[in-house]
Amino acid sequence: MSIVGFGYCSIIADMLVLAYVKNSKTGLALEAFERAGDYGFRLSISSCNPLLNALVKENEIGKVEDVYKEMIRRRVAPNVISFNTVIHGFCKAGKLQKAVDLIEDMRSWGCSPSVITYNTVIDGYCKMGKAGKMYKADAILKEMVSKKIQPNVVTFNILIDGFCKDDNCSAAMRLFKEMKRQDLSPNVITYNSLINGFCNEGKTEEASALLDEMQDANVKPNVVTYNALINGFCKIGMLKEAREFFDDITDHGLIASIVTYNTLIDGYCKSRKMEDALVMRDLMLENGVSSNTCTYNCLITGFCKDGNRVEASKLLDEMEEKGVRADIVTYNVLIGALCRDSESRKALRLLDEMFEMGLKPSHVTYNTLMDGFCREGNLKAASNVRMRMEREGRRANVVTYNVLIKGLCGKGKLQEANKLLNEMLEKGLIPNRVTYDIVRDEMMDKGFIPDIDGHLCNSPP
DNA sequence: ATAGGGTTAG
Repeated sequence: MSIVGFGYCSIIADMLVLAYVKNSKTGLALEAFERAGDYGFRLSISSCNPLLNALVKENEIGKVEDVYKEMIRRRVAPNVISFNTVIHGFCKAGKLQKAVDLIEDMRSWGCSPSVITYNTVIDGYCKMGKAGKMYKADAILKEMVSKKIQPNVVTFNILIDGFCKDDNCSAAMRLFKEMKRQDLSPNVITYNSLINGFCNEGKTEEASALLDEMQDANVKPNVVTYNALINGFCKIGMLKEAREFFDDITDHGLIASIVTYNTLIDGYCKSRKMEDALVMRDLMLENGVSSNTCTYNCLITGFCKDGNRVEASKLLDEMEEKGVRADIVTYNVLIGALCRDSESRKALRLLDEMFEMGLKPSHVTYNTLMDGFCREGNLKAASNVRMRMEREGRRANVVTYNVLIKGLCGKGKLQEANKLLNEMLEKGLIPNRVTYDIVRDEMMDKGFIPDIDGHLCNSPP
């Protein structure tokens, strides 16, 4: 075959990879990418980048790395978009250091990090959810400014959302003012992050004020804006106001989403208004929106809290009938309900069922079970659950220790409880409000002075 | 062809 022939074949291979990506057949696209290499066809960047992007969207970080390495091996030079996409993949997988290292690598390929590169990494830190994450995000921001790359609206949106999720709306508001000072116009995403942040702090007045402000600024609220407000008002028990926002959605020519319905259904469930919750679910079905796992989880939780395990299990059957898969949350709710009814043995069987269903139990699962056994005074079973959790690669977290310490206190084993308290501190786990309450109510009240750092005896930070 | 917002469990 002539060189020209190879050229044509390469173009066709490109088209094939692109076509598969466009039709969401990423597995086939990856196969076409590999085959093209076997035949010696050189794919172009215009098909490799969409493939990388599709793999990132499907959280296939291992395959993203494979494709990236293979591109270099086949001398398909990555460009700034390839790097940004791979960096996004690392961030989504929580591999922040690898993401930062790639920023350095891209320079040796003649690519300069762009505002998108930095925004991606800043967002990665914001979403890591660890203490001091905003400090790291801020460090990247400073680095980008020092490299003469100006933050844009997206940069501010990422940071504002990060601070809001860190329960620091005042820091978010300072950034909001700063972006306006820099003549960057807040958009609907900026307002949505702030409204959601205030709603999660229970500050619905501030959230409503922002809704007014955005309308004055001619930024149109969308369904996400209303969902955040509905959630905020539901959480403080103002169901009537939440329902009014639901009506506003249609009044403004918008369409309520599955999240809108789920949020309101959950609000009714949490306010012990199961009949309203069911009316809302009927309305949702009437409007052509079908229930998903989250809908069922909210309703099942509601019925369980109401002590109505019969209705809860009817819904579980309905899920199976309709082909809506139970997830980790469904199981955790059911396990919690059984444990509350002192049926921890039955709950333990659900743990086995989770593995059969291919679900990986979370910390919540194990902690809930341990709490159930502790409350039944069965510390041996609780400790077995802990061993099983650690065998599955989950390390004890603050809630695990709280549950076990409370269990030991309940049996009057203050000395052993104290040992666990020390163990958690040694492991660098930071006691929370619940830990302090246990120490105060269970240990100090019984005249036991915890043999630990003095700061624990004082009031919580 | 690359970056940002809304719902459920301890």
